[in-house]
Amino acid sequence: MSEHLLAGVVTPIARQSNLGELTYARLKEIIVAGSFPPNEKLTVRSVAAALGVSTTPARDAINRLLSEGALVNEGPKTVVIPSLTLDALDEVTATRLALEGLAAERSVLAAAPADVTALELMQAAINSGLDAADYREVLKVNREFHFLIYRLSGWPRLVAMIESLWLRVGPSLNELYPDFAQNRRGVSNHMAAIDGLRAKDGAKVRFAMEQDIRDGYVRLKAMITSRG
Amino acid sequence: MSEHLLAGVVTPIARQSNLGELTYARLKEIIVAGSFPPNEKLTVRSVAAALGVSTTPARDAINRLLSEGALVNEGPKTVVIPSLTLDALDEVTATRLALEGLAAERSVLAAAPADVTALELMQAAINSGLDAADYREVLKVNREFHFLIYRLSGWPRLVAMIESLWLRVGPSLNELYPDFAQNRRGVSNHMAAIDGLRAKDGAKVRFAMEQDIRDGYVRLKAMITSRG
DNA sequence: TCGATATTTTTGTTGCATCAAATATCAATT
DNA sequence: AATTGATATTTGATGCAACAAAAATATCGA
Repeated sequence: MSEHLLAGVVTPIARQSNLGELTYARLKEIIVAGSFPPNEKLTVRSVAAALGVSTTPARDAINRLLSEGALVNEGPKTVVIPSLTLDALDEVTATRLALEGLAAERSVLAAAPADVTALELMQAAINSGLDAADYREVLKVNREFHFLIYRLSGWPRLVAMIESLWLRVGPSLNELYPDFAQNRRGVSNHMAAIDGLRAKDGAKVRFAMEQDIRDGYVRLKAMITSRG
Repeated sequence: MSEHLLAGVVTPIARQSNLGELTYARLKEIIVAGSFPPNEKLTVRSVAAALGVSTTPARDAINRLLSEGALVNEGPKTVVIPSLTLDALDEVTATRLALEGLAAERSVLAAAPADVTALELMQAAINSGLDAADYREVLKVNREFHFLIYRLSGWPRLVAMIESLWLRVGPSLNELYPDFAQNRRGVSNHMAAIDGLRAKDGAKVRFAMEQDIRDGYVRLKAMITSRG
């Protein structure tokens, strides 16, 4: 029977094509890319018009982002991208340390040589991006680097939770990056993570990723403090 | 002005009056209470009919639970309450240890004597419930006990994430409880947490809550393994 | 010019009809 | 009896209109 032939060969289901989901993904992209003026008001109808869908999927997407904390209600009918306060940064950072540390530590259990190679390629792309001062690209590949490691944990819900945390710092990270690029602290953290992964040393990977988070924290904190 | 008198006394906004939110809350209750036959199929229209609302709020509620992982898509048009697999239990437990440990440790920063008193009252209620074999009540107060501590962290998004984790173990915890009640291991963990909170010893509170989670894990694992 | 009030516009929510797709049902054939 | 295939039913997604509430704007009085 064909089931036997196909078993383990074909990907299981991978069904996920509804407009609400798509709208959510696009909005998410826009938010993490910092393409939205901070404190700009979002309305169901404006999102619907901008993305060419009706109000229903737009409302779905906004509500979902709202429930994740990536958007907040400022008034009863006013949703905005929240500006990161110092307290919110502290909360997100502590949570990130806990969850990303956990995922990083576990990543060595499933890490294959191909994963290490992929990470090395990504790091090369990050270095090129830094040389070319292409922050957009650096930010994008940096994100891929982190999440490749986190996905190795094999725990998809954990990864989803981490994603929702990145959604909260994403806009601010973007503001920060021209400065961040000056100083290449992140590079050594990433190299340490790769080393740890190659040696299947979970504690080392965890520490490297935690250090990366802490370095980012210091910069974000300085930015928030300075802008008052 | 009355604002000054009320500042810090009254809950901040408490704006939460839309049918979708309400439907979400009710469904959530039903799920954690284990009142739903496991693997029962949920449909938008059946939820709408059961709760006396139209399809829109019902769909909102189901989608939100879906995005939190409290419900899962089994087929393209089939959502069910997921039965906890061993791997899912491992994931939720590791995440709970990380997040609830964090919240517990931080709880001492804001803990007031009144909070300690409230926890002692709750523990008394738990003991009575155990004596009376009123598992429903024990489960409810146990939940309140944990979340009173977690809310003391002062980090609402962290608490929200923890809530979504409880939503995933809730149904199984319910199945478990008659057995759990035999053995009162949980009581000593709670007492240790109260002691730690009184002494403002964050590490002690963290350890006590972690131990409580681990004790529950052992029981849940045994149940899952036995039912195969 | 400024502040309060009235008016207009915009907004989220809700319910519902429609449609394509998925599921369930059942008969027919092997 | 089991499996296939056709048919009927159920389902989620989507768009849209109506409504009440909120926000924006205009108006007016001092």
